[in-house]
Amino acid sequence: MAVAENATRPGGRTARVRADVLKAVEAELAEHGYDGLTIDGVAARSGVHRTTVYRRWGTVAGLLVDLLAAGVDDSWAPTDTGSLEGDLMKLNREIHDALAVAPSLTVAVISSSFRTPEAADALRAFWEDRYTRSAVVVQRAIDRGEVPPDTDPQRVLMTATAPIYHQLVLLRQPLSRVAAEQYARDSAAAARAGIYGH
Amino acid sequence: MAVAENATRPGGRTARVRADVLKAVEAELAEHGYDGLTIDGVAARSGVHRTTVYRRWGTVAGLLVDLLAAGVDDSWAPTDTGSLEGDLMKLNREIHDALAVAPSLTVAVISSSFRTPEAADALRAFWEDRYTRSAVVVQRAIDRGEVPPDTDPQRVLMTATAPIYHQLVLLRQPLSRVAAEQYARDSAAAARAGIYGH
DNA sequence: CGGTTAATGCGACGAATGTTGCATTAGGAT
DNA sequence: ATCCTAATGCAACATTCGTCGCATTAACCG
Repeated sequence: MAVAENATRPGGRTARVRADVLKAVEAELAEHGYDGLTIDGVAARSGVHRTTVYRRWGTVAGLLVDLLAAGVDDSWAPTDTGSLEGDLMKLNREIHDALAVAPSLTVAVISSSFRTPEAADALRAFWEDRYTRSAVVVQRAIDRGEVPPDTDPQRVLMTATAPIYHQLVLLRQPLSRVAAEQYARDSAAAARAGIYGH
Repeated sequence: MAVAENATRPGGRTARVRADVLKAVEAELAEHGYDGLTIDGVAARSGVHRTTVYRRWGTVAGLLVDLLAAGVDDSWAPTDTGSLEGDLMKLNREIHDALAVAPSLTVAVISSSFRTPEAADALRAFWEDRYTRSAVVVQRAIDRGEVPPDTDPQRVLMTATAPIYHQLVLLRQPLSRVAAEQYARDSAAAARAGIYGH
């Protein structure tokens, strides 16, 4: 996923350059948004030469992919609140916060994923990982006897989380935090009612 | 929404140029996908001069917006199948078909909506219109006594349709037609169970 | 018919965007 | 310390993108 990992010479300067560039990416993103994010701008702000940025990252999408790789938390796991509804609400709050902040790094990465296949792949891998890890909240609910044993985790998670992405990212409608929580509550209630059985 | 409507001289040549250009847009889109869609390419293929395309449409997003405007069906309304589940399944099948075809015009417009505010506005208006019209399927279900009177149409529609967009457009996972139908069934079942009450 | 004029065609231009060859610098190894 | 070389800096170049002024064409109007 990362661009500059496994370099043959990951020494001091290379690491410093990468840090400077990624810091500049974040700053430029905050200042001009994704549309205004340009290689030249990042190079100028970071003090690194244009050519270096082009050679190591290639495109704007590459920069964002690397920024995402540098920031991922490999130890992430969904919180165990003791109930399916609580777990899903926690998940939805996290998603809502990541999307509702302006400018949103997540939305920026989504944007770039429509431009280059590499960014699309990186994002797909990231999401696949997250949704796979998230499935345990449903398994825990099954183990607790909270929902039927044949409950489909995929549908539970999709029903809970997809509306937030859809409204905030695609429809670009405002969506309050409580509305995001409501979708979690609805999904949990439907799961308890046995609607997501096979 | 349209770019070239209400022109002061919507005569033969202007209309012909527009038709040629939009036809070229579709062809280029099918050939190179959205990433490879460029003003110069469209101009070359259509036989219309670069400058003309720049003047009338300005950006790639403008071309797609106009293509969308030329293709919209203003008389669209959700089919009345006699049941909420049937109506939602019909909706989801339409959405699935629009997104699963490659290359998808809908996905192309979504892509461009991340680049320019005009495309974003056009898409938002289009979707607001569609979701507003779609709300009648819930109202009909209420009138039939199929679901509680306080059922929230927004949540019913979002829960049914958002997962399709999420999986096909953002997650870029394959999604079968029957899986899309399943989300409609789930949403209808949850609505009947009174989960989407206020 | 001819006249008017919006729309288009045309070429040239400037700016932004990537690319390439070569010089320089600074990790890392001996 | 010194050498080796990957990484970076640098400048020039090619290409693409978008704009502008002006000539030309062809709808629309009388």
